[in-house]
Amino acid sequence: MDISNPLYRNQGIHVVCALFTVKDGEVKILLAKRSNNPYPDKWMLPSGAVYNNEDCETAMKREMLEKTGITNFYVEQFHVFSNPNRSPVMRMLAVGYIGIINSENLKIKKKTEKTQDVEWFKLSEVPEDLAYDHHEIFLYALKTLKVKIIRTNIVKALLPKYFTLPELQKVYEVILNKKFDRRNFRKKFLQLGLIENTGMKESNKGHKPANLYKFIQSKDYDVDIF
Amino acid sequence: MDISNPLYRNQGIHVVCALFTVKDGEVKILLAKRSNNPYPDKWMLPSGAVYNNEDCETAMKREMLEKTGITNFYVEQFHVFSNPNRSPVMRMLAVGYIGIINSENLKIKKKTEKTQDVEWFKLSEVPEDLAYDHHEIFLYALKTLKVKIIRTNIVKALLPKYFTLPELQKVYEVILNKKFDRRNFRKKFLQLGLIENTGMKESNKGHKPANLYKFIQSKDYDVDIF
DNA sequence: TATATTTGCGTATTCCATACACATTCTATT
DNA sequence: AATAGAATGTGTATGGAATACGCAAATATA
Repeated sequence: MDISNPLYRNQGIHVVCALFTVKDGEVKILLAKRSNNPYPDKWMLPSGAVYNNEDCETAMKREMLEKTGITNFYVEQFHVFSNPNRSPVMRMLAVGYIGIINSENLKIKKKTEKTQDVEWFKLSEVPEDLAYDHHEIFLYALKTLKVKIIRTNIVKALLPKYFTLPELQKVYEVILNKKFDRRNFRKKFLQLGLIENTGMKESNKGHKPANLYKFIQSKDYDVDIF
Repeated sequence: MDISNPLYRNQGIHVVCALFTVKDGEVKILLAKRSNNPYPDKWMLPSGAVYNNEDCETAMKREMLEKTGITNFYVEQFHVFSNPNRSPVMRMLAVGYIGIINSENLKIKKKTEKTQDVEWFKLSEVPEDLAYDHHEIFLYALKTLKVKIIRTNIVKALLPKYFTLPELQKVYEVILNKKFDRRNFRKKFLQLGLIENTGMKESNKGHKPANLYKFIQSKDYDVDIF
């Protein structure tokens, strides 16, 4: 690469993260509200520039920590967005990540130097005028999440340590926007051998309590299951 | 992004393509032999730097045309390689693409300014000392190809216009390195409704001629089939 | 104690994956 | 011309998974 060629100048590398969780029986995504130019006061996916001494995943986790205070979440690269005009400032490539975390005991930092707020949004309430091309990135991430939750075991990253089968089913239903038969869902998931009954039960539900299950430790995320 | 921050300096964006084909009943991948530093005389995946006025896919197709003369192939992004030390020259991110083409009537350019040769390699004969981290990229691309050929319809891009069911089966067998039962493979693939019998037959094979099939035009690539 | 609600378990049926037998159609050989 | 060799195309039997749906059990609340 001839570094003196002006065609190679001013290229920036960004990382951007679509972090999903399940909260109050709904799938939600984390957005941050910008303070500065460009797109002041617009919501965006947490994102930032990559330093030249770190790889993209490291940069993304650093940005997430700096901008939202969130750490220790499951993450997977899903697509690169490289339209040369995607940023009005300069040519800025974005490496997109899907993040997944369970919302139990999760605190987020609300305000930083560059952001004035950080919030979980229902998927149906994500603003269409996100900064940059982030709405397009959000849609692509959601599409990828749908495939992943069918084909792999990432649902493990969405759930708390103990959960009931109806709760597990609800996660599938809200992400895929589709109903399943209770009895068949149970049969199918149990025979996968990914979860085990803890013997404990939920309580105070006003009906027959469901058993609490947990994922079997040894089984990894991102294992093909369907 | 504060462009004066030295942490953001000297970042290059590369694209790299693992182009697969089926030739002589074998899966092959296209490699180019380098002329210049770094890695003189080493084989590499076709790759090159992205101009700041084009997106990555455009850059990749331009590089493929310049370095190999190949155009009009199916392509899909699969992973970004961002280890800061992956190039000895400077920090250079690589956006990886899988390319797929059928080798019928395919000519390749053998020599360019930067490459002294371009060749199809059997997967078992790809040198382990490819330039940069290209061997790692090759392995990742192959793994992705295996998933894609099971889950989607990309096999369409590997085959010529007319093909027999045994030929189709052979493609699956060489890519997945696994044998299938003729009769069950036929039954399964036909019921997918992706291909149709042309009524024509192959000839001069020394045995009962197989019917020639073609893909139904309207069905796209990258459709989930299994 | 009765009721509403939801969980957990069971069964019947249909569809798909797999295993394997046999007939067909071509080329090559004698 | 007859036959052998080789691979294709068709069919069938079986086991397991997906789907549809009936019913009993357990809890909070009235």
